Formats: sequence, C-alpha cells, structure tokens
Amino acid sequence: MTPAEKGLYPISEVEKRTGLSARQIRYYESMGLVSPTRTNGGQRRYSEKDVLRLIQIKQMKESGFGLKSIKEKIQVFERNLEELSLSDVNHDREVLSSLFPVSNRAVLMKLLEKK
DNA sequence: GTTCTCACA
DNA sequence: TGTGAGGA
Repeated sequence: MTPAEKGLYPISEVEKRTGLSARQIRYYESMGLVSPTRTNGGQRRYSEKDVLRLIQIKQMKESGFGLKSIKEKIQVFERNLEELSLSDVNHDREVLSSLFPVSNRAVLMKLLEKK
C-alpha cells in the first residue's frame, strides 16, 4: 500500500480485514451503516473507522442481532459518539458500554481510545 | 486485473 | 446473499 493511500482501503482489503463479502459490505452501505469515500473513478475507499464499524456489525450479526437491530444500534452509537466530543468522557463511556454486548466491548473501547 | 451497478430461474 | 452481465 502506497503512503498516500494510508488509511484508505479498497473493498478487496476490507473483505480480508472484516471477513465479510464485498456484496455484504456494499449492502450495508446501502443501509447507511458505513460511508466510504469515492475515488474519481467511483471506487469505494474505506477508512479505518469504516473497517472497525464493519467489524462491529459482523460481531453483532454473530451475536444474533438482525440487520434491523444493528442499524438501530449503529445510529444510537453515532449519536452518542457526537456527544462524546462535547461532554464528560467517563459518563459517555458508561452509556456506550451499556449499549453493546460483552463481545463487542473490546472494539468499542478501541474506538473510544482513538477519540 | 479490479471494482461498479443492476438484476435474477 | 450469491452470482453473472456489461461498463468504466
């Protein structure tokens, strides 16, 4: 991967890193679960955040959640993530942690630490 | 060669 | 969700 493209992955890379099929990745995008940027040629470029989010989605799916539930969780997560930059961090950590099952805590904390 | 969209025996 | 067609 060239230096200029660091942090931006083509769908083939995301497939490897998430274990999801390109079909699924594109489908989730249609549901508003991820928002990859596009190259001039129209190809998707996923950020580190997108990859992490897709991994969360995969884990939730494995935890038995339907895509409908996952979409709701993601939206709640997004809303709280915005508030995170404006309010008390420790309080939000508790709120966010309560929104995810134990299996997703690790990913969640990783996201929060990057903030 | 890779990815994109659309559509479906 | 997969897969093939037809383009870029």
